[in-house]
Amino acid sequence: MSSMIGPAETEPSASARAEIRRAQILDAAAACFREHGFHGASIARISRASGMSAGHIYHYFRNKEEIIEAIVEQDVARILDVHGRLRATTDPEATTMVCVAEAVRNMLDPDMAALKLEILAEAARNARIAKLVRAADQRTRASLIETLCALGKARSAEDLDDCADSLCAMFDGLMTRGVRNPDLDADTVTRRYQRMVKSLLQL
Amino acid sequence: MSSMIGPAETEPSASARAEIRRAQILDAAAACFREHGFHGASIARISRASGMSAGHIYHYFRNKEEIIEAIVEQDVARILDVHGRLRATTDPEATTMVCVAEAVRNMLDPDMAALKLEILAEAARNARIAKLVRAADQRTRASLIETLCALGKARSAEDLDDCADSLCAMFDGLMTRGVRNPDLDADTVTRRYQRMVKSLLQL
DNA sequence: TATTCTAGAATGAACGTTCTACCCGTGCTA
DNA sequence: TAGCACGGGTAGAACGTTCATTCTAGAATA
Repeated sequence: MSSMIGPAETEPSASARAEIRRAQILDAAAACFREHGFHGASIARISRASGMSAGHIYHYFRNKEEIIEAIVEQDVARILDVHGRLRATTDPEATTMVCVAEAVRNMLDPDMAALKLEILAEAARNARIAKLVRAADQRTRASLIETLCALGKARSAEDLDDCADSLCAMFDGLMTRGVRNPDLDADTVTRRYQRMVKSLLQL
Repeated sequence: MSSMIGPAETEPSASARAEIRRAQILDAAAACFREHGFHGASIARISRASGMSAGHIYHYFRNKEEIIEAIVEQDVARILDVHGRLRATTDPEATTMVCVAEAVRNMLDPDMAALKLEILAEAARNARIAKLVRAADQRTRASLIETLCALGKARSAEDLDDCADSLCAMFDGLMTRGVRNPDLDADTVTRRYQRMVKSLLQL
């Protein structure tokens, strides 16, 4: 990775510095996107929120679109990480129930929902974002099916497809339900989803 | 309603004219919103698409936000209309299956999905839009539960809630699945959803 | 001293909105 | 019936603001 010859301290600190700056921008940008949407969030606003000048942001990102892509990528990475942890368990049923509860909480979180919906809406009209989202879906879906195989009883490929699609739809749908009805009781929903997942997985 | 005294011909034609103009703007705006999002669609673009001047749009809508609200309202009215038709059937099972097929096709339509996602994303950050969306959800959900009562076997209120929420989530989730995976086969999905709805309704 | 980091002004385009003026059908006046 | 004043529908220029992006130059660091 490191292409420069140099003292063991300066180079990493310099790149670490850059990494921190980048993260600063992405955090601020995510907050602005949540609040105003991709197009409503101006570079000026992001610069104010990140505590650096507008011009400086262009040292780390070529343009606004690149910031959007980085935010989407971040979100994708987070999902894949959760799937990885789920697959590494030794107690399938218990871990699954914990994961379901966590996922429900996540999907009902207004901030999370706002950002995810913004990403999906952008994907529906921006080919570059759509490509990222679709690549992510393929990976998460493959990972989910693998997880289903590991956790549940043996079943046909078609059955697994059904199961995976149903799960995906139910959790994505939960996100929109949270927006449509903020009075939804998280505990009731969690129990309902745990019941449903148990039945789908034949646990 | 009509406060003016006048020949029976001039007044209605004037208001009809205005209605046509309004519809022209709303159609153009919906297309622009789909393509560019609420904030990406400028008044200039909407005026070009609707074939009238930018300034003239302000004779029919106070500002851009009011256009957005009208579009949301239109979409809401369309949903309530579908529900109404479903409730008026005399052959529950057959009509339900037809409606499911239609709903699946609708949710997988990229244009429809783009607009609905845009609305949901805006609702997640704009209190006025959220209010419209939530009022619509309450009405559609009440109508859905009433429909479930009419169609299926007798069941508890809690059970009906579960059922309605599951249905809503599955169909909203289908919309996002269409965005995430455009290769989804509509017929396979339709069959899966018909199976699922049958089982949920205990038909 | 040389290089990298950083702020902030500058740029030109695009934004939402308002303003001005014209067109044209209608009804009043003579 | 001829001429005229009126008013709504309409286009387009104009306004001030904000946008994304680039440029310039100073500050910090090595």
